[in-house]
Amino acid sequence: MIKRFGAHCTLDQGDVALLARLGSEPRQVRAGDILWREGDPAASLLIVHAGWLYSAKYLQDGTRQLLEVLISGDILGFYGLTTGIRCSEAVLLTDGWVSELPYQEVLDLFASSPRMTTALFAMSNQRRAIIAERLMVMARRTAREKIAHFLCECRTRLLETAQVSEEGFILPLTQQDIADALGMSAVHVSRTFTSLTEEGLVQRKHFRLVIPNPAKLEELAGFDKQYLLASRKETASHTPLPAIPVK
Amino acid sequence: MIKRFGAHCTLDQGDVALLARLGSEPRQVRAGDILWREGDPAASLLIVHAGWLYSAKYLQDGTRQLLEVLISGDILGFYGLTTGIRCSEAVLLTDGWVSELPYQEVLDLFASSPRMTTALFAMSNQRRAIIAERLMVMARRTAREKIAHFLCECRTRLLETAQVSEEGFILPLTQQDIADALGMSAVHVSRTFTSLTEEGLVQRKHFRLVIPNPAKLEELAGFDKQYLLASRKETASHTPLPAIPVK
DNA sequence: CGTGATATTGATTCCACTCAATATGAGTGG
DNA sequence: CCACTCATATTGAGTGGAATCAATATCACG
Repeated sequence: MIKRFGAHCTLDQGDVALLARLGSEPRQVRAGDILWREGDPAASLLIVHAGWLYSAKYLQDGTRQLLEVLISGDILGFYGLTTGIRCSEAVLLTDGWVSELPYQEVLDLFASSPRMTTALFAMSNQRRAIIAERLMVMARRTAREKIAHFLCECRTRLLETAQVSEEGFILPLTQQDIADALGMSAVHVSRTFTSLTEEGLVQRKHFRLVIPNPAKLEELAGFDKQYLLASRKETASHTPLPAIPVK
Repeated sequence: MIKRFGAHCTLDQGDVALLARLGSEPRQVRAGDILWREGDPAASLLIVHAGWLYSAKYLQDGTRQLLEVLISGDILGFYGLTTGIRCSEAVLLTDGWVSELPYQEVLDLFASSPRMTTALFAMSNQRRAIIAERLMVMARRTAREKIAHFLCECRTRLLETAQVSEEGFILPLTQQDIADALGMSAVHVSRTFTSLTEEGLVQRKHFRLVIPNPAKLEELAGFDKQYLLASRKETASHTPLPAIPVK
């Protein structure tokens, strides 16, 4: 967690002490748990310590759109902070651990720590950038490129936060989930995976994904990880972050 | 401007005084002016006092994606605040007036006014919601629905800020612009307008748009203006409802 | 009155959808 | 241990919405 904040701003000792006190004790959650639904009243940010989850909205006809896929280190629920309402459903893809940061504490943070405020803004910005990038991919790319891009994004984000071996990772999404994220039919997701597999670009067995040659897949996807950039780098670089145990 | 902030939070006298001092003198800009390009260094928020503009990114193949269409009262450049870099191009669609709010002043605002900080966060959230809504529309809707939705959104935003007669408004976007915003071909935008016009849902002559029966168009579009909601409407007392996992 | 930007219309192609059937495999209980 | 079930994935056939290519049409403006 603290590591994640550190990626977004320069923290001093006071900030670190502040962070350590923030939020509730993490609690365990299970795959399939629904943290909240669209329209629910919102009272806190949710910090993901472990596990995967997604946020989604539903159209009138019942089809589902996955908006974001979130992993360890991500923070969820920015939207409710200013509206008091959840704008989308949040569902666990795997078991995990989460804690809550009441909005009141966030507001206190605004008052007490401009640096932390900036860090929260940076996270919000980064997530906006991810959605904007998805928009571009969905608007103009083929099915192959969509899927390739999605996989590259997952891989890159995992590499930056958790530790993923270069040799593959668990992607706990069904083909239907991926279809709902990318605006495709599940059938076509299957066909596309088959096609990518035949060309040796990916391997997918159950939920284990291997990307033999990431550079090649990124080229196909037109993937440039620039947009995942956390924040300005010159400030971050001279940050001798104290090694604080991560929850 | 102040009215716009007011939509996002409760301001007291001090805040209003603060706002009045903020930012540079507005300057005039012309249709076609490029305020910045993707990758440019960023040093300030941009406040739109009058005029239309869009932000866009380009894919490798040169195709353009319009990310946002911005009108009087909107604020631009949140992304650069935390990255120091512009994430997209910003181009004027019409003549207009804009002023700048240096990032340093924004950071000062973070330190001095939690309320204003929250208001900025709310604006950022609202814009994220617009992009997310666009994502959903692009993922799952037909061309007719995409265009109908886009028009409903423009109309609603115009009604909320500027004063637009119910009898129509100027939409200063070419069909190519609309195509680039919605991930369609310009040809198909034309066909779709023709189709919508034949059914009496819209009229478009040059850049003047008339929506004879907004409710009907909104029904076709599946448009629910909820997502354009600025922020909590003072109704929200504190209901600290803990999000309990549901199986 | 030409010129360039914008828009319309026709013909054709193709990517991805739908419907439908089948396969694969994990988990469960008799 | 096998049979059953349910979730997930694959494959085939046929369709259709939107893209592309290409040829005008319209109109504002100098």
